[in-house]
Amino acid sequence: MTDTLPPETDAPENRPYHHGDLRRALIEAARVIIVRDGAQALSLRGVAREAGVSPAAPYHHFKDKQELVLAVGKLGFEELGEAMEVEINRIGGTVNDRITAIGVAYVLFARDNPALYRLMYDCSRNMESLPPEMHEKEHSAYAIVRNAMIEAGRASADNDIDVELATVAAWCVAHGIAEMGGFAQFAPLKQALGGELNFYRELLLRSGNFQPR
Amino acid sequence: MTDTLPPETDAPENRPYHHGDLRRALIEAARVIIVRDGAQALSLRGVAREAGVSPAAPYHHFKDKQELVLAVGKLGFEELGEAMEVEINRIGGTVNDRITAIGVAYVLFARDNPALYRLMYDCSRNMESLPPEMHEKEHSAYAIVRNAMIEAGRASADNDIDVELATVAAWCVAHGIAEMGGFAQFAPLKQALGGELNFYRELLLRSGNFQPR
DNA sequence: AGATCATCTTGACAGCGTTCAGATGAATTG
DNA sequence: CAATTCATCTGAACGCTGTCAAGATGATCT
Repeated sequence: MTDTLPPETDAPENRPYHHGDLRRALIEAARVIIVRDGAQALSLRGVAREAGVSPAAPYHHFKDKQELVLAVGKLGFEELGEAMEVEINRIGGTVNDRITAIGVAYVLFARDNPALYRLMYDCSRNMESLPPEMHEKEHSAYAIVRNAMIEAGRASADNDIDVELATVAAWCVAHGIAEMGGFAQFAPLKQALGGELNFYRELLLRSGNFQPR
Repeated sequence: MTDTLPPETDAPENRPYHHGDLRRALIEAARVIIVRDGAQALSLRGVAREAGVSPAAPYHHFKDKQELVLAVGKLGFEELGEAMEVEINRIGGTVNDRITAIGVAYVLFARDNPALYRLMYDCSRNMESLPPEMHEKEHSAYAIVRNAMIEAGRASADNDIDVELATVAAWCVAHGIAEMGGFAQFAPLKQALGGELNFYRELLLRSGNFQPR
């Protein structure tokens, strides 16, 4: 034995440090497990296994399982924001078109990453207040919706309360559709409307059901 | 030892049978634990402990922990339907008033039983199709919303697709508000709107944000 | 070179879901 | 009434989990 190699793992990058950038590796491993096996199958030991380290290793980077999960959720929110911005740029069109596109992008993100989306929501709820950057960052998911609401005249930019209310209302609708839109019982309805996308669009557009007219 | 009593438990009712109506007792115990300690603290062993039986006893009434949780969720849906009906009868008024009242009752139920509501949603999602009775029962939560949509002319009773779409859209909005309305970050907004109830009402009424006008 | 200090491992603990062999005792049968 | 049946409940065990304390490792700093 001329060399004491670190145990062989399938990490593509070289390990410049003790083990390498384990913190990032753990977050990534957790994300893989969640997407592949569901959130219920996410165990700290499993994540450590996937990353090729001992069960106690994560405790040098996260004080808790919860803290690792939180990091994954934060990553998810960044990805969500990116997905929404991509869709905005792809669509162009009128403001209303873009608002609908944002909503659809939101719902599709949840459809494509159901367990991750679920986890993201749990993160939001478990924090007494969301991390400040989520609201402040220029390109955060929240800022995107907020700006769209102002741009579309759903709220006047002067009235902070009005703006936030419009944003929250839109967000709640999207959240509801994101979580319930995937229910198997809605399959016939999707078919009757000519496909999933139309179903989501229709729900977004019709979500004024509680509004007297 | 003249008598081999069953181990002393604090169950108020007499035990006509071997242990008594354990199935119901387990569901009730689980509900208590969820409401008291949160869903994450719900363990099958804990439920058995609370009911005063051995850890293996539940397996004679539920094949799984999941199956017990499902029973609790079903109970929750029944309670939700009752809460909505109570509110409908209390309000009277115009159809629009009643629709709003249904939405508010829905959201308040979730606010008062957050962990239970969360569990109920998980149950809905984990079943490939909801138990038939949830849709069919005359006084189910679903039927209440559905009937309100027809009565309010949000959908013509002849058009099944339209009716279901209206119902689902309303439900999605209520679900979104129910889950996100409790976030601590909205506290200032609630205050600015003169209280929680107005906040929920405003969200319900404004949830047509994606609708072009 | 030697010391420092973050990083990682080993081993342990209690608690979890679940299973299985056996005890208990109410209901049914002869 | 006595014997049997059968659902119900217990006790002990399995492998898994999150978490912690003590020790090994090795990169970095003086």
